[in-house]
Amino acid sequence: MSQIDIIQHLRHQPLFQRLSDPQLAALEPHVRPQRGDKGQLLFQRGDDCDGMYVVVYGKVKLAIPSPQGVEKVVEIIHPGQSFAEAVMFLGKPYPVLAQLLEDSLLLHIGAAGVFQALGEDPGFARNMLAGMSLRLHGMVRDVERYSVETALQRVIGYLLQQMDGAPTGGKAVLTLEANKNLIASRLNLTPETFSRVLQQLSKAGLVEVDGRDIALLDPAALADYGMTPPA
Amino acid sequence: MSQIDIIQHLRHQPLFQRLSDPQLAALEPHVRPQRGDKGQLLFQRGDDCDGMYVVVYGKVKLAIPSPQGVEKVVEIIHPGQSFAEAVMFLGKPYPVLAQLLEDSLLLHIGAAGVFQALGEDPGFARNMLAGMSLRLHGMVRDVERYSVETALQRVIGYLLQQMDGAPTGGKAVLTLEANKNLIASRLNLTPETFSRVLQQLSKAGLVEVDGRDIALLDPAALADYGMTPPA
DNA sequence: CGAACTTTTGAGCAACATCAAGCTTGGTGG
DNA sequence: CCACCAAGCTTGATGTTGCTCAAAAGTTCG
Repeated sequence: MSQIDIIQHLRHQPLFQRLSDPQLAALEPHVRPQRGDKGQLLFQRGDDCDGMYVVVYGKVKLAIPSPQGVEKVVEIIHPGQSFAEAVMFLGKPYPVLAQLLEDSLLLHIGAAGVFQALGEDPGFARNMLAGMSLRLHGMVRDVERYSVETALQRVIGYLLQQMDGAPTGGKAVLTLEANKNLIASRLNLTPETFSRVLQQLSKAGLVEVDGRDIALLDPAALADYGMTPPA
Repeated sequence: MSQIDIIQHLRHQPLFQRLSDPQLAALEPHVRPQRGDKGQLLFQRGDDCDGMYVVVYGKVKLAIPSPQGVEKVVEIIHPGQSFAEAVMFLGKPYPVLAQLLEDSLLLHIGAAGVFQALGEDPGFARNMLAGMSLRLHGMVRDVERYSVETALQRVIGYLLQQMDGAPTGGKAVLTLEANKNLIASRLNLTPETFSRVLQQLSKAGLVEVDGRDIALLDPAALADYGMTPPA
């Protein structure tokens, strides 16, 4: 793995796009590529943290281990996204665990490198702030979901959200980003409840479920459903 | 309200402490002081956003209005803290509403001013990143609370957290930052449940409740309690 | 083909919410 | 100084959502 590779990868990450060539070169010594297989634990809750990660390819799960062994999925990180920035800034131990959902390639960027880049390029700071803002908003929505929405509403909200980006006028098809157990956890549901809700939507003629593929037959009606107690 | 006042206030906010005098002067035209009375709505969910706020004195509640009129308190902002930075960065409408819990003085900083300061001072960027990191961590903990902890554990966790900063070896006394209805909402509980849990802790001899003042008689034992189903 | 995992289905239950009164508390005015 | 009112808080009785436990039916993959 030569230096060229790292810089090439960095250049293609949204976070680093605006850095100049010299700035990238200066960052490079702080970057460590890290390949891993599906299932590998990147870090545990409580581990110390000395940098942040960017996903080049693959998927990473961030989750909170619960005392009873069951864990709660907080977020699923996709390629181009980063994580652990906040922990790095605070110098606290990780509040979550990170595990690879697929064989993946990550870049680990040491804290020193990040601070250096921040000092050199205001655009980088803005990118990081934008990224954290996005994540913060996601968390606010999660909190909202968990606290004011019912199971039915959470599932509907998730489906509609996943559909975004494919504005097929009438119907839309999507594929779950992970297995149903994980999605259920993400929505703070048991797999049993998730299954039942999907079936309910299916019987109502709003969706068609085929394994991980889900067709939303009428997004508008779907959005309504669940808002109105049977009336 | 003269220019001097604004700059003096800014200088005392953690977020702006590191800005130089000329930088503060440059920021000043983008800053608008805003005084308001208890109960005043600063903005509603869905309003457009063109800057961030800093609390000089008073308290602000951020909450999600629920369809049925009940609202869910997301956060309570204290003096020295800021809010709406993330929304400003994303240029989205507010996902929450903001209401003054007391007569307050706020500073509203226009987006242009913030971006300017970011470009001029890396320290400012770092301060903002640190602030957002902190908020993000708070949200992660909230998500954790709502999803894996029981009502009892949430209350205990809240009490212990509020106690931080007063490391009185054995016991500690704290005053709730708002009325019990608000705290209950913050913990995603009904006021009834909150009341019952406090009473349970009281009967167990772990706390003493006197209106908004709560004495933690044995923080260590309190932390244990609720971890272990009666056994 | 069989082992391991994932998903579905069913029955019972627990935690917490809801609904409905009482009971304090604090501020206001007679 | 006390009566009064409204808001905040507590208490009890009842209800419902989604979880737990158990097991069967699909899937995946070597």
